[in-house]
Parts: sequence; structure tokens; C-alpha cells
Amino acid sequence: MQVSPIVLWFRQDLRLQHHPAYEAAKATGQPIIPLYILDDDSTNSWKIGAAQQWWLHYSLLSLNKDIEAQGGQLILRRGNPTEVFESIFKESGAHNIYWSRCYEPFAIARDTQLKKDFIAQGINVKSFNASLLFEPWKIQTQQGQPYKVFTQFWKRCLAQGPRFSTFEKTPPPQFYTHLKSENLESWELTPTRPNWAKGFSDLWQPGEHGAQQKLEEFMAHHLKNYKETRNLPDKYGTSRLSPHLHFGEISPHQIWQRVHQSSSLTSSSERYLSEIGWREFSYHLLYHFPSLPERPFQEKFAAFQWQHNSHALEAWQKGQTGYPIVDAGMRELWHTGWMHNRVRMIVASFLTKHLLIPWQEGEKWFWDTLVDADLANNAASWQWVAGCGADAAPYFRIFNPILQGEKFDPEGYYVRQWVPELKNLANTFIHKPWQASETELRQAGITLGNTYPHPLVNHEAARKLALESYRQL
DNA sequence: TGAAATGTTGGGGCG
DNA sequence: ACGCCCCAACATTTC
Repeated sequence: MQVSPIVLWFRQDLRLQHHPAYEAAKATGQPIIPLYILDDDSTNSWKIGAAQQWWLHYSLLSLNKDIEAQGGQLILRRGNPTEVFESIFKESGAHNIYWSRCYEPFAIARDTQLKKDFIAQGINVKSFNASLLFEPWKIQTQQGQPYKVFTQFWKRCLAQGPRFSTFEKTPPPQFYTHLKSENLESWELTPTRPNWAKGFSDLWQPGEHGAQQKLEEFMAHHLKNYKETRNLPDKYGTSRLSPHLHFGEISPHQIWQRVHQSSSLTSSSERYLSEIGWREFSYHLLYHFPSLPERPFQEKFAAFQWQHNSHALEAWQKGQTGYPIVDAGMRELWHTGWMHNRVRMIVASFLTKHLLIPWQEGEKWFWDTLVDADLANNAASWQWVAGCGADAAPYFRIFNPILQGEKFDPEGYYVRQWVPELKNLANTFIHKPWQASETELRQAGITLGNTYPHPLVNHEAARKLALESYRQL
């Protein structure tokens, strides 16, 4: 009797370890079709950004290599999932699909519809949780409502405790090997002229092995002092696992277990796990409030008088605002596809409060340029900074880019790395070059307005204007 | 996971 | 010696 294969549809779960759907498929003993579909649906406003295309390319290479080591091949297909599956069914006779759940509103809509269609065709679908410690619908208040405050949410999560699948010894996988894959190169996911991603590979190794390396590096050297160094952008103080988490090359369960197994919990490790908690909270919010990426969570902010200033937006995007810590962050983002979290808060506050530009503009830019762009985290975090989100920083909490620079980059190492035209300026003025004398500027080789911009706005005046705009709300 | 404004306290200079 | 003022330093309130 011919055994019908199981399609293992990879989406944001690009790993083989601790992968519930893969384990379940192996356990059946049926041949597996590992499939990845590139769906560039132009009607989806949140389709994968440019920086993440680069990441995806190398992550798929890595996943394919791991599958090949097991005797299979990752099948790549481009197009609309409904049509791709139709052809896969025809070519292989498969009538089982396993996948790991996605939580973006468009993905939920897509998967719900697909599941309905498949069931009507007699196709069996099984979905699994591969990327959240807590399913968004399983955490609720005493009144059965979704949480809107992080500390309460996380307290509840910790009280409930994450559930772990035990991955018992399963037989080695059997792969169905009669399907043709498209050529990854033909998808042209990596940039050519210009190749703006050439700095990315110094920092990143997409894929499961890269993720494990980052985790071990963090455990060995950085977790211990996480609480202190996590805010210093010139230091390697954070885990840098965010892009790996986004693509599911590692799961929060693996991180949770690794942290717990290494030692008893310290204030640093608790703090680190609470950052994983913020990710869970973002997914919780996005699930219960699917308009989060588009509209302010606090409805009164719909009436806020934002400014639409394309010149200022462009200066922010290019790292040419004249505020060194802001420009350093925006340039780090452009060159590495990533930005230190402390600096993300500073640049986001600057965009929404000093420039009064809608947070959605920043969200869109981050979406296109971050290798860790994640709909839930990105939307929730921008709303948090802008003051319109759930459990958000109050609007009047305006970051002073000079003080933030002096506090978190006191020696100016971070600024000098990313804004080299300021590298010869003394520490006293590294975060406020406009206050240096003509002589000091000349000696540092700086001409304001020429080699480095004048401040785009005056801090005190911008702050007053922002508070005035908020008062009118 | 702010910053600025305002309030309070206490040491030291000075007449 | 004493009161007065100034102003850091710290605390509290406000945005």
C-alpha cells in the first residue's frame, strides 16, 4: 500500500530542533514533504521587508542544508498558497498538512480559510504552537478579558507556567523525494546593485546554528551582567536573538529552558526572561487587537495633530538629524539591519515627539530595514513609545537625546562608531556638537551644516511644541 | 523603560 | 555669634 506523505509547511519556524510539527510528522512514520512558500501577495501591506528578504534567503539555505543532512530536500515554491498546495497535492498525492501557528491577522485569516478549504477537500490539517510560551487566548484576566498591562500579564503567565512538549525519541525522518524545488537564487531575495546588505554577514548567521551560537555566546558572557549592560549600546549586552526568534530558528521555549538550566534565577536572568515576556505581551495584544499595526490602541490618539514632513522624515531615516545618538542609531540600523533597543526608544521618541511624525511612518521604516521586523513587536513597541499603546509610556515622557546619549554612551564610543565624522570631537560635546566652539569644531575637522548637520529641531522648542500638541488632544 | 520644574534642606560665606 | 543669602544636592511634583 502506498503511504500518503505529510506536507510540513514551514513559515516562521525555520528550524528542526524543538519543532512540534516536525516531531509529530516523524512520529507517524509517513514520508515528509518539507515545503516553503514564498507568497509575494501585493495586497498584503505587511509583506516581508527588504532586510528580512536577505535574512530569509540565508535561513532557507541553512534549513535546506539541515534537511539534506537527513536525506531530504526543502521544496521551494513561489505563489499563492492555495494554488501551490493544489499542485503539491496533485504531484504527490499528499492529504495531510502540518504547520506551526502564525499570529499575524492576515496569517490567521489565510490559515483559517485554507483549513476550511482543505477540510472540504478531505485534506487533514494539524497546527502546532512552535513560537509562543503562552497562546494569546489562554491568558486572561479574572474577568476573562485580555490583559492591557504588562506587569499583570507577565505575573499571570509566570503563575501559570509555560507548557513544554517533551520530544520523545522519534524515528529518523522519511522524506518524500519526488518533488521538484524552485531554485532559491531565482527568487532574488538578496540585494544586488547596490548591495546594501554587505555589512550584515559580519554580524549575523541566519539559521538554526547561528541562533544556537548567539544563545551560547549570550549565556557564556553576557547574561550575568544583563541587567546593567543591556542599556549600553556600545557594549555587547543583549542576546541579539530577535531575528532568530522572528523566523523561528529558535523558540522561546528553548531560551527559557536554557536560562533555567544554567543556574538559579538572578535579577539579570529574570530581567532577560521578562523581555521574552514583552514579546509574548505584544503577540497577546496583536491577537486581541488586530488593528494594532494600523491604528492607535488608545482611540483618543486618532485625533492627534501629527505633522507630515517628508524632509524631516528623510533626515531621520538617513541619520542626518544633527542629534548624534539618533543618527548613530539610524545608521546602525541601515548598516546592520538591527539597532540596540535603548537606541530604538530614543530614535522613536525623537520621530514621534521632536518631529511629531506619525508613529506609523517609523513602524514602516523599521519594517523594511530591520532583520528582526516582527509585526507584533514592531506595532506594540511603536505605540508604546508614541504614548498611544497599551501600558504605554505616557506621552509627556519625552526622551532628551542629549541626556540619553550622555547617560548610556558616556564615552561616545557608539556615536563615534556610527557617526565617524564626529570621531575627533571631545566627549564633552560628542552628544551636542552645536555647543562646541568654532575652534573645537575646526580642530575636530567638523563644519556644522557641511560635514555634519545642524540640529534638525531645537530640543527645548520641540519639547514644548510636543507637549502643547498633547495638551490640545 | 524621562525630563524639567518646583520645593526643601543644609553647609558655608559674609556682614 | 548670628541671621541672611546663595546654591548645590536631593526630593517631589508636573508635564
